[in-house]
Amino acid sequence: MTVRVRFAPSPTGYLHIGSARTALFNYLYARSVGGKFLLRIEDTDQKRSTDESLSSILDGLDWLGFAPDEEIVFQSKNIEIHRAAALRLLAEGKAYRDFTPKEEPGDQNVKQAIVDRARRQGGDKNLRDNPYRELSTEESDARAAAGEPFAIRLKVPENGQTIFEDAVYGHNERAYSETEDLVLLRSDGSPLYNLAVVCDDIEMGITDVIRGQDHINNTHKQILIYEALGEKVPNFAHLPLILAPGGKKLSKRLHGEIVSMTTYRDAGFLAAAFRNFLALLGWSPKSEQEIMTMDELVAAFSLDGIHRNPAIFNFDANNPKRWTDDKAIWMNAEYVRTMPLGELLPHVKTELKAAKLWRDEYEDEDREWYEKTVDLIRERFFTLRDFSSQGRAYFSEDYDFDPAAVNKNLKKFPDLEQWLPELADRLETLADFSEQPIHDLVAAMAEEKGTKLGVLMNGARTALTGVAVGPSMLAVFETVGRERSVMRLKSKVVWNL
RNA sequence: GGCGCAUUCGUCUAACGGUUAGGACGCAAGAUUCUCAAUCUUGUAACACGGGUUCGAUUCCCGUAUGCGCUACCA
Repeated sequence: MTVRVRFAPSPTGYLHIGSARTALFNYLYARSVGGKFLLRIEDTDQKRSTDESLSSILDGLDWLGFAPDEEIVFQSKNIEIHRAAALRLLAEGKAYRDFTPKEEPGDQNVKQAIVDRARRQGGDKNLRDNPYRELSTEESDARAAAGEPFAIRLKVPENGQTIFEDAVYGHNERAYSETEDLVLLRSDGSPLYNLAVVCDDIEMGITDVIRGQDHINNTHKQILIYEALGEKVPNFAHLPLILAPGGKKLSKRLHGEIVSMTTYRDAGFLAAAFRNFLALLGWSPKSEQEIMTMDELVAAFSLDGIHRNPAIFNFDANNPKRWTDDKAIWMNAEYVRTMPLGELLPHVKTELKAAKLWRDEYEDEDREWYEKTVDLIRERFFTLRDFSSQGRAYFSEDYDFDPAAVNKNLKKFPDLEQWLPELADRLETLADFSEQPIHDLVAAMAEEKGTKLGVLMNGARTALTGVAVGPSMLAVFETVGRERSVMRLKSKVVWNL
């Protein structure tokens, strides 16, 4: 039987980093066993679901490159199927009508109220003590016919246990007595999550459910529904959670945009790099290779390489240099610097276009220069953003000067205000404007002025590129070109800042 | 409160009874005399604790501690 997995986000927020990893693992698993990767949008919570969130999630998945193999399923379209399933279980006596009036939510935080109630009840609560559980069919039908509102609950058997073998967490079993008679259908007739998931997974022919560890509890409930429905239970694999530094839960409220996938796209990350980073969070290929292409990830992927303990997504909100996980930043830099130039170019083009630095000549008569330049400057870059910020001076006359660089390389040597224009004059008449002759010329001038080569080189660096770091200055001169180099060395702008 | 899960360098992780406990990120030092957040080299740092089992435990068992998850007519 072909493996069919699904990623099932609910459109109530952006694509969370943990969800992205769940999608990745589902995708890798499907690819590694020749199965299908499907996408289902769990949009049954009409109050919280938004189109904005849906498109944000779709954008994120698209960016990461996880295209579903079949059409997207919207859970809200299957409500009639869910309802029919609940009614069928009711007719078969596997579920019952609960006429208990719906409890109105208090002003307290819902989550807190649930915990408090659970604490009060302790472990003594008998989950089968619902007065309507054993109501006769006649009376139940009569009250329903009279218009009395009711929810439909699953009639969980008194004795027995739900058992499943989790591909990650291993053997799992739970006595029925630990599971409540869960509500399948609300009193307004709408289905609840667990029912909807089971029905949809059956409908979609899902063979393997790979999802967050926070669903282990639901798995027991869902198995009960599968069994009541007389359907085959799929395989399960639960994934450890991704936590914030300090072991706390990673949340939007506490950690903001750092948990959103779009943040990384917008910060100039390469999807391939981020995917690679995500794959290593909670999973190990058991080899020492860390930089892996999608094909390599697929080839190495297996469910038993996944851990049971949560991974911490490390970052320091107070340190701009470490705004997100160090390793993610490093990995992105690694990709920017070492991936085949041909694969990087389209991304650089997008970046330059967004910064209004793109010129069509870069793909035409200036193509050679452009590719050489990108290849030269990417050596020290971390993200695609760097091409339009640190690398701006290569593509435009309108670039900024980093104050620290100006102080360190220019203001500290006031003589440079005269020397740099003089250097420009000499460069203007240099017969062969290439690395060796330029080096000889600058070295001779340094000697003549009684200064170090570095003073002239780094002064020129900041005048030409606005920053203090970059490739070898000889390469920079060549790349920026004689005309622009001369102009920038003569410019007084930087001295008047 | 109950049920469940986890615990190897600061972080991501390797190890499936016998290793100087390995790798990566970070950090530190040195090198590179035109810079550096690049590159190269070196270094730094971990088996939560207490009992067992065993000739021998990071590895198996039990307990403690800590952390996390779940606990809804949310998804």
